[in-house]
Amino acid sequence: MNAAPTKLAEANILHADLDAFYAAVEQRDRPELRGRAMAVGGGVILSASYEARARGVRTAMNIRQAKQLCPEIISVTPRIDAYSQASKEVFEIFNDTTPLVEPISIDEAFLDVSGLGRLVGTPEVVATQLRTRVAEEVGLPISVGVARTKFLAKVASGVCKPDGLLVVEPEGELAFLHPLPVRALWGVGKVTSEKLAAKGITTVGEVAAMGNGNLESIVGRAMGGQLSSLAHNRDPRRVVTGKRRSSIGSQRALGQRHRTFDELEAILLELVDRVCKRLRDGDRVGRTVSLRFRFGDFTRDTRSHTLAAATSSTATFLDAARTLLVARRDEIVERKLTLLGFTVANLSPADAVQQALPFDDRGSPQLDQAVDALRDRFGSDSIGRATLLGQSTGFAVPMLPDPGEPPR
DNA sequence: TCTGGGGTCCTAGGACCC
DNA sequence: TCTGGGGTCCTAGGACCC
Repeated sequence: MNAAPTKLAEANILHADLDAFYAAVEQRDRPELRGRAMAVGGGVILSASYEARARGVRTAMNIRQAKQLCPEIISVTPRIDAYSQASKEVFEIFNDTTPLVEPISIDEAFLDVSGLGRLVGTPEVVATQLRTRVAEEVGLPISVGVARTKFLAKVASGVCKPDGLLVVEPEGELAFLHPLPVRALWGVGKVTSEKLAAKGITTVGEVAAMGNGNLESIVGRAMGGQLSSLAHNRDPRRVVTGKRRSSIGSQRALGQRHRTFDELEAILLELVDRVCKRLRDGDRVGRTVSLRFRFGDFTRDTRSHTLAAATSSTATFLDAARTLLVARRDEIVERKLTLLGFTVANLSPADAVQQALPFDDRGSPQLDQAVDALRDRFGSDSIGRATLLGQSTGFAVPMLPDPGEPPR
């Protein structure tokens, strides 16, 4: 232990992040894929093994492109259930390590391990044990960054990937942070990094050296304040448990072929149905519906509407969503819609709004239950279900395209 | 690089209220 | 009649993250 002039708090926030998660699950379950360049995804790559990444293959890349870079690449169909199960097992280990776990996504979380010192050991020891357990009990590689702040812990896990562990000691924080490219800062993507580059700013250290006024004039007030704080490693956010999603949505890429408006309505119905089922399964209700559009020229657009009160009724949401869709009918046909998304936001727990509502919720809980039961029994997509729903709402449902057809 | 699907947060203007 | 300042909600859109 060094006798530092000022004793800094210990680095005790962990950022744990599974490596190439979907691809790693496949390599675990199919030994013939180990050590090979492989990727998970149908038309587009969701996750690529490190062997494939070494050849330049990236997430969101088209499979054809990937094959040009790496002709021997093996692509496998996603098995979302297997990934959910693996995630559950990993989070059980997280929760077993400390009660202070903040999930970020299916494959990463923050853990606050302060106070475990006497019981288990230093954060480094805790992190090492965590990595060993995930490897032995779930069979997956995981990288862990350890630091005093969330931001730095996350940067650290990114730097030590794959299958690494990196502790950023309090004394070495700025020396670690300042040489990194601005993209390392949370909230800096393509647009912001280009704006900064235009002013000659490319590293975190250069951001830290800038005056606040100057920074804000480039990236805006809120972003400026945030970037300045992060660049000086000021990040007071604590690890928070029990957070809930604030919106639930579903979307569908439509491909290049022409879609009739009837087809779009049918797809919208499926999206609404899927989202509402998830809403009800989570015992939640929502008030704001929005539709997301993407057109042939890749411009995007949204339209939203807020109901007088929250609901989880498929028919009510379908009504609102259809109204938004119909309002843009001509434009949608003309500009060639390539993606349709439906999201419900403004969520609250279902039991918070059981009073009689002074608005016309024309949904039927009985119907919703019946439809959910069918779905649980027969799987996620069925024409019969859609037809049933259509009849009950008086909304004529055209024949749906075969949902089982794999994307080409 | 010719493009998936799930999300979060921020901004700005308008409506409305006090 | 003209007018200030502050707050909240809603909508649309942009950027970003995994």
